[in-house]
Amino acid sequence: MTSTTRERLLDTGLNMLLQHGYNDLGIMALLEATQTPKGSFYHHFRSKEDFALQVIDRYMETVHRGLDASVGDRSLPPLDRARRFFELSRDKYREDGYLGCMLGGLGQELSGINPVFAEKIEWCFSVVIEGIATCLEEAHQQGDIPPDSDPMEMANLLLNCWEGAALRSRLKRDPAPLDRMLDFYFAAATCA
Amino acid sequence: MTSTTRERLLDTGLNMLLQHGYNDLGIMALLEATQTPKGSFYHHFRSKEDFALQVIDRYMETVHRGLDASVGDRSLPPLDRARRFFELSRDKYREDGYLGCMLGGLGQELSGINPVFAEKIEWCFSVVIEGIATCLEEAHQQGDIPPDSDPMEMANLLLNCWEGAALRSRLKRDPAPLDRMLDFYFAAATCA
DNA sequence: CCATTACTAGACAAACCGGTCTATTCTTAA
DNA sequence: TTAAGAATAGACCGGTTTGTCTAGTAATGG
Repeated sequence: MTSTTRERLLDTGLNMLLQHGYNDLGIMALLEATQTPKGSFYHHFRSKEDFALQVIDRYMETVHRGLDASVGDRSLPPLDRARRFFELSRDKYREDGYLGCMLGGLGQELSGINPVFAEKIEWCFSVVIEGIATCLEEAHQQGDIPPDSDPMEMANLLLNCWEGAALRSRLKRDPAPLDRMLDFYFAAATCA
Repeated sequence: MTSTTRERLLDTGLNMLLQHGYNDLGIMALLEATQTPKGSFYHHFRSKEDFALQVIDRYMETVHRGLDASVGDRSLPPLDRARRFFELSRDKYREDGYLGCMLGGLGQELSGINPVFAEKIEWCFSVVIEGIATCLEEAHQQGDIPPDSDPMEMANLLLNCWEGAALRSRLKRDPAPLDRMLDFYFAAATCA
């Protein structure tokens, strides 16, 4: 293993970033939490921004695993695959104590001031949306959702509403908003 | 006028807080932007936190004005009143360049670390939700929405999804997510 | 065995942070 | 006119921030 220190920083950094956000995360606090000297940090990362961007990459690895286990599961009906992804996400949130979605958190905090993060996070969202859209496309062809609905738009909508539910879940430290949102969306998407 | 300076600080502070968030907003930057000496700031406000909390109060004044002009408009059908509130919010967002909702922004940034803000913002949300719920209640009685739906839960859902749409709107600087969300919700709420 | 690179270690620096302090000016009412 | 309080003005403070620098250690490949 070329770089256990790097892994440890990214892991702990992910949790701290989820709780504190970007601006309230101090490098020193991270170093103390991981018992890492400053020299090591700046050996592995160019800057705090570079570090956070790599934490996002790490976060996206788990997102991709979630996508593989849901939208990639051909044994499920297409709509179930889409829903499964968010249920897996919800289970992840629980492990963190319902601190919401890191992409939503950093997006909200930084998109007003830092275009690098804004574009990166928008790109991460688009990855998820395309995965969901693929399911909805298939559901569309099978007639599970109304013929006049646009799968890509429906996928965008689903993710956006999910992020809102995740924010509220973070505020209340409660998963209820997440489940309510999924129930509503999938009832509406099939019926309407 | 007892306190033009105070007003100016709150006004500019609201805009800066909307763009920068809390942690990235420097007192000095605010003072330079408003040409205010530091002594004045700490004469009018106990601390940065106190200031931000008062900015939220100011933000809520416009929210209340929006509620009065929408859910308070008895000439509109109840569902239209609810929708109107969010359309007015969207129009406000446009004036700011689609930087989203300040409550959502500060809630996302601070709820992980500062319970004072978390509770305050959750309370602000509940104010809006109750206004919306009142409309939905009336719509419920009139049979505009399905009898098995719970107006309070539907109001929560609506606000949560709206906040998600606002976040995405902020990321893209684009109102489309807001309108898409409203179209979907009100189509689903009436039909389903 | 040596040399080169990767990594660790933490003192140090410069800038910046929120907040305090004292002094001064402006406003207002007696 | 004068006394009192409100507001302005900015120097100053201690602490914290990200990031740099030099030195030393561990690992690696010839």
